[in-house]
Amino acid sequence: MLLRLPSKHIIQAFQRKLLSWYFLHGRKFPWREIQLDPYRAIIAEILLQRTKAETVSKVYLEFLRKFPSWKSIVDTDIKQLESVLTPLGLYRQRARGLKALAEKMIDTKGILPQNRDELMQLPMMGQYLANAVELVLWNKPSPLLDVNMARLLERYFKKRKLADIRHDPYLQKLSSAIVNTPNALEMNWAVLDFAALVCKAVKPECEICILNEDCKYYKNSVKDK
DNA sequence: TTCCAGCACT
DNA sequence: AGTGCAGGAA
Repeated sequence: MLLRLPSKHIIQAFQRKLLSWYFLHGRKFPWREIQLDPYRAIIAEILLQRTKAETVSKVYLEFLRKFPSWKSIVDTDIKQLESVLTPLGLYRQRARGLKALAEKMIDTKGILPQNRDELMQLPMMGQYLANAVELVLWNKPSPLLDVNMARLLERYFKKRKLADIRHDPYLQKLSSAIVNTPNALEMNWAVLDFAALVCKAVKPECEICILNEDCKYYKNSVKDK
């Protein structure tokens, strides 16, 4: 399978523009303020699944106040867990999953498996969350490859072949190349924020977009007029 | 009505 | 590969 990535020059220009945008317009969230411990980092990512970051920011600190540790989740009634999660949606699945994950974590005395394959055996631990653990806790340049990052990359470069982001080798490779920088954490946040605020799913702000002159999606939209 | 820092189950 | 989950905002 031939997978040709964009040239180093193209990727560097893309990274530079996004980072300079990020330092002016990037979003601030509680889970970005400090170096998080594994518990807080994983909780943040689970709350963020299929949920707008702005919505999560209203609940995140309250969740940590009520459930400050894996143990507190094991000890609580699932209904208590659900009631905190209700404003976010997906609350039954998340409550059940968090319970299962917390029980595993207590089994291992709070120690995460140190390799990716074992990590992904944990409840709720899919490809996205495993990447987040690598990025945030293990300092690896892994991509937070979600619908936002996928949308931006697909518009700017080219569309994926497979329906599922997680199984598309092109998006995997491309996103890894994009965030493979000394400051992978900020590079990831830059992509996510830019995709959420400018390269939006509905009504993208192409006219003010700093990437538009090289963007395949924008060029096509102009051509269509 | 669509969309959102996905995952588990079929 | 397809689908359910789910409340809230645009």
